[in-house]
Amino acid sequence: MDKVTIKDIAKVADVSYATVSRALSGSSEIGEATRERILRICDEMNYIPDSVARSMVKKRTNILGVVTASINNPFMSELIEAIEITARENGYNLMVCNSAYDLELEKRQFSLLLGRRVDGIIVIPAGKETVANLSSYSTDIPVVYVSENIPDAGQFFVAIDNAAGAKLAVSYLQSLGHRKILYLGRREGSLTHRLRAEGVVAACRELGMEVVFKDNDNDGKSSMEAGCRLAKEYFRSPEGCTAIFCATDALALGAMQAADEDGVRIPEDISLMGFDNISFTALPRIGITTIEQPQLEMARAAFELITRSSEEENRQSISIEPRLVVRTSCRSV
Amino acid sequence: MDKVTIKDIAKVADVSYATVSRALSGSSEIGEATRERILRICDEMNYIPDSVARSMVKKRTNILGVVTASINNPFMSELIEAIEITARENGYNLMVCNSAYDLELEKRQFSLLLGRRVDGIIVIPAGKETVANLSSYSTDIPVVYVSENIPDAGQFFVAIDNAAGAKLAVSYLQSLGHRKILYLGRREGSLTHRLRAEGVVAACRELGMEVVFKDNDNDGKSSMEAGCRLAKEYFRSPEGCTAIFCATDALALGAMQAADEDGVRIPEDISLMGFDNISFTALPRIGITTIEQPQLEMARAAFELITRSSEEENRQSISIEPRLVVRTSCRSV
DNA sequence: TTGAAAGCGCTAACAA
DNA sequence: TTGTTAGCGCTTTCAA
Repeated sequence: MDKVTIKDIAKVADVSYATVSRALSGSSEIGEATRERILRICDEMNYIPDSVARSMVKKRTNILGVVTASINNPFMSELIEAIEITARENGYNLMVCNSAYDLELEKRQFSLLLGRRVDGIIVIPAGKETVANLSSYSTDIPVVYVSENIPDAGQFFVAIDNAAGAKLAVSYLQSLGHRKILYLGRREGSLTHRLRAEGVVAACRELGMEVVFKDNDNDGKSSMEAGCRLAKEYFRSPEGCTAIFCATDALALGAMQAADEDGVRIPEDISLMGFDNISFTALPRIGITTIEQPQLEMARAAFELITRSSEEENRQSISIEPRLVVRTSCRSV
Repeated sequence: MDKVTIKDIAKVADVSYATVSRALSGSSEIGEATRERILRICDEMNYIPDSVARSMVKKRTNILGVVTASINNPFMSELIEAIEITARENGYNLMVCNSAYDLELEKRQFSLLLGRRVDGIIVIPAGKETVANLSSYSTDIPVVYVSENIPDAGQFFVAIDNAAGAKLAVSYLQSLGHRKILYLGRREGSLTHRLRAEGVVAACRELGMEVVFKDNDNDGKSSMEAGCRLAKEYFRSPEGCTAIFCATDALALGAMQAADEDGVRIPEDISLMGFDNISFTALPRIGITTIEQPQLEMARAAFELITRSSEEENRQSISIEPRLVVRTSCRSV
């Protein structure tokens, strides 16, 4: 039993196969009676149009490619889910490729997507070289970079306003009476992190607060392990901070572990804040106050950028407003 | 500047475009010299073969469809990542569709993938009606159901041996000296859950242990909220159990929250186990001992089933062995 | 070893 | 309103 095609339908309906195509595409150039008859026959014969063939002639696939540094990372999987929702609402499917934080693999995946003739590619970057790497491919397929390691210019990107997020956090701590805070996990490697750190410095200056730094020299990622190590280092020679603001939630989770192991109570002895609002932070026993990156908004912005890209001559970016999520890891002093 | 096609290459190389195709496909029916020359030209002209056109004639897309109940759910996102890895290793890309636990949407997504002419579909079911719903589509595309709500027969599926997992947990608790345990969250709705519950009953009988049940009548999901509610009900009228074994990690997380709120200490007052080994359970302050479903193994099994499906006449299933993951939520009594 | 040509299933002019 | 036909970019016979 072979797949039923448009020609089989045409034969049964006794029309040309162009007419079947018209019935299916909702064209107006067709009689109401024939349309209904054809549609009924399609239904009876379980006909499902071949999107490969359709893509071939229409030169669009209605597929969006996603190259992500991880599928499993909670922040990213939430973002991917948001992208899938947005794509689906607009008649697109998602082809999801994992770069596993590997720049070479990222290039391969990107190139593969190009060959698939996807209508656009959303990249959640594997590293700070990502943009340079991928923008060297000459292609007319629109590309947008989301969330991290954002380039200076020349490409589409969407990210939250990291400086504003930092300020949100610092202001909140200030309102709680904190005057001296530790900013944990500053890292030079990524622009995102630099913007956050700069935001902290600016906000502290503006609000008359003191900030001390515990940098993450490790060029690895902002992992829980790094957070734990850094926090322990601080606990060993504390400088009187009443709150720790971590560059990411993963670091905050690690700092929380360090505190537990070193007998430092949160929030009684020290307040703790993260950044990202990954789902982990909402768990019982964790309850970390943090700055949310609204993934659905980011997904919509990325989609807009991709589908409207032809309209805009000059490449541009979209900045998303972060949001404070208060839980139980901070107290007033 | 238009996309460069096989014809452009042919023109430059001054050969027929069939020859270019042969050079690219690694055919043996071509001179070594011409092949190298053509490949070099392809490289110079940044030629990327059009997989849509290729799929059109080869009648395979090298795309695997995934219909999942959630992208964001930690267990599923880990499973999807594992599927992506397996697929990539074998030259496939993934088209990921979210059913959002919605059976109607699940059907639509499935049908869409059929139209996309994917080479196989992996379904992480949205509910117990999933298999009945989807197997009504007549198609020659192989389908495999993974992980939950498994049918009785007639379809490919891969799942862990839930009864064995239950036994693993019960034996572990027994070895710790527990003699009476609470099984929290039994649910009639899903076969997976029924198998787990039956496994618990069998293991307890075998090991001479007593088990009391706290069922999840709620036909909703095995959520943290349900776990919290159920555990609180139990705490209100305890029956002397020294350990709680939850049907899923999500329930266990909820039970942990309930314990915290009711002043019940874990593991001092009562031991706690989960099932699934979602990443949450490994977090500091959580540390729930649980039964792991090895996602990579499951992904490989699903892939095998799909790609070998033509070889096997009779549909079959693969059962994966679960594994005990010991953390800090249980103590010996 | 290479070229010519048919055709994959569909859409979109152009004709009728 | 409907039919005819020319492709879309590629692979794969069949000839040369």
